[in-house]
Amino acid sequence: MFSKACEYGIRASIFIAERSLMGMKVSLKEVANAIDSPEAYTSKILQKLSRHEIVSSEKGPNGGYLIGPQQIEKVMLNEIVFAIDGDKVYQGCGLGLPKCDGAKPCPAHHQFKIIRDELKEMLETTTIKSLTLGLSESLTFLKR
Amino acid sequence: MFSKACEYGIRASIFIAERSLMGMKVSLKEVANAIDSPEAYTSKILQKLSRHEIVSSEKGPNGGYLIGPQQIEKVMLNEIVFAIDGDKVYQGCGLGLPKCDGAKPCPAHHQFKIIRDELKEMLETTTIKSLTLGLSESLTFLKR
DNA sequence: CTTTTATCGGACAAATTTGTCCACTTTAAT
DNA sequence: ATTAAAGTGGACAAATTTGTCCGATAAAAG
Repeated sequence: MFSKACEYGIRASIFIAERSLMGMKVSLKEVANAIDSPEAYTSKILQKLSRHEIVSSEKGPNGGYLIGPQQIEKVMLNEIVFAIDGDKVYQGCGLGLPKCDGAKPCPAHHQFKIIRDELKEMLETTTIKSLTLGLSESLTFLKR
Repeated sequence: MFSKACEYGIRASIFIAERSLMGMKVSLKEVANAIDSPEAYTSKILQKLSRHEIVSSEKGPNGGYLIGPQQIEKVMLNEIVFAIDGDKVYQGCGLGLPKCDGAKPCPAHHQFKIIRDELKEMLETTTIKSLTLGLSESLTFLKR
């Protein structure tokens, strides 16, 4: 569904969000360990999220990543997906046609549109913050 | 959503099905041209579909690909997806965890499950044959 | 039975994605 | 000021996916 980079990005964001809600910053190492991802690769992904102003980063000793109080209320899943995978999730044709829309659809356009619209709706209405709730109660997990 | 190979596979199957309904066989070249895909790569994909008995192939002069009369009524989208991409579409975790289920879910498990279940339902109930209808009426297209 | 036309399948090549390494910059603490 | 601890970013490497080539195989037609 998403690229691996995007999956890491979402997991990382959820972890950072959870800690940020507790008033904590987290280091790259902590993130990579928490979500079980390669450290250097995760670094690249966090840089992207940082440039898109989804997470904030601080250099130097006691530096690390965080999501600010205003941001944490606003950041939706779709922003992370867009920052890393771009808009292909939304506009891409289910059968891979370079262009495909209601005016000149692929044979499965209608069927896929229903699914895609729901995916879009879900990504646009799900906050990162909401996904941290189960985490802190140990009802959900970021690695396994 | 699917691999490119899988997209080619679905497009090819729909094209072959349409022609088969008209009592025709089609050559590799015709398939590749109809769905605008690389010929040799398409060949690999058709071989997979052939081994999975989704399409039939005939060698020699006047050979080509077809979907038999019984098969054409039965073949569902999900069989093609499974033949090429395996079951990762169904069982894969939305956040990329190696394992993720109701007992130990990722933070977005519930949200993704809804989408995934619908995708699964759609793939399992959509016949290739049904997708050829719009094609023959030029309401839908396999390349663009 | 030979030739021609088609798919089959293995080896190879290119492109993309994923992952690693390391020198650089920033910043806090001493 | 110096040092140490962090993220930054560019170059490189590995793995996977996508795509190509070509000889082998099968079958129909002359």
